Amino acid sequence: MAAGGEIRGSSSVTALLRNEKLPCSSSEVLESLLWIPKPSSVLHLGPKSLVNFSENVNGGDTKGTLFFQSHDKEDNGYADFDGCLNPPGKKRRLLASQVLFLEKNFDVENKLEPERKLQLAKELGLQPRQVAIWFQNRRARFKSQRLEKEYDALKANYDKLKADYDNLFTEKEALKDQVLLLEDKLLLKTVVELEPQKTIMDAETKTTLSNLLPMVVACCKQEDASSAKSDVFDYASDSPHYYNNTDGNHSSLMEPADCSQVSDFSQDEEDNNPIIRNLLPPPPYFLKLEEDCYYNNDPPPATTPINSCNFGFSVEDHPLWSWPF
DNA sequence: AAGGCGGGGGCCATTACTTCA
DNA sequence: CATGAAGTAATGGCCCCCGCC
Repeated sequence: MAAGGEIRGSSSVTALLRNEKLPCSSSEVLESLLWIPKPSSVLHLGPKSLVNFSENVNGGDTKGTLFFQSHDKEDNGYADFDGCLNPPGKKRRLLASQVLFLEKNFDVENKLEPERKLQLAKELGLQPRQVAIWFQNRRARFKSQRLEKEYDALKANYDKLKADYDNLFTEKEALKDQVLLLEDKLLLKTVVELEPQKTIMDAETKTTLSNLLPMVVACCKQEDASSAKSDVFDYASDSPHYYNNTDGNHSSLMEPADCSQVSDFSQDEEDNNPIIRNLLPPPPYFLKLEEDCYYNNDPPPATTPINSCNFGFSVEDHPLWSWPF
């Protein structure tokens, strides 16, 4: 058999096992490939090797191996068996049947004891050195395949964890948006509650107060967060529009005072809904706001009405806050 | 008993060769 | 027909173990 008649080793075995078309049409090789080792042939068949090649390949023919019967004639292992092999010194590929036999032995035990190596070499008509090299290379391939499988498993695990993280992150962002929306609604309700306590509030005063309210709520929230340290309000630090001063200190106007009727949420709602409960600022701040508004120690400017409540901020500083009613 | 030495085997990186598209 | 890629047999170096002296 010419060199071109040989088929590739392990890849051919893989193709055989997958019932793929083999890259060789040599009748001799195909004949050898027709041999399918019986499961019972594995183990305990040969005196030394774990899988008996002669019995499997030649149906128990004791004359020797199918391809290397004349091996004894030339101990270099590269004898010209009816022209099937390459000349000595040239690297040649193992036949598919030999590779199959070696694979079966490798599946049983991937290490090669000296006696087993000699037995395999004898049955396959190969040099013991060739059998050892084949096992060594096969172990290397096995290791690389194992590493590849482990890498795939780790990557799949990583991808799953990353997907979970992304989902959680998206959910967190959605909850943040929901909290912001609820807070805006709360601001509106708070302002509604404030108005009946004013005796007189002209349009300018309303505008000024509305501009200040975000800062007031933010300060209340900060006060609350400093005591509760709740992660729910982490977004406050990310929402600079709620703060007028950049150093995070809330206004000195924020002093506790009595304001038990700020919210129009029922007490049950506040108690049962953690979001609402956390969103609601401590009640005292708003009345104190009123007090500071109307009883400021500093005399009001001449241009400022005695009942105004601009807190020293100009209207232009808060142009984006719209009075809700 | 301790140490040097040589042989054998495994692992690893690399080379050389073959086969195929 | 030439060529590059892929697969694999084979080589060489290094290390470890073991038996012998």
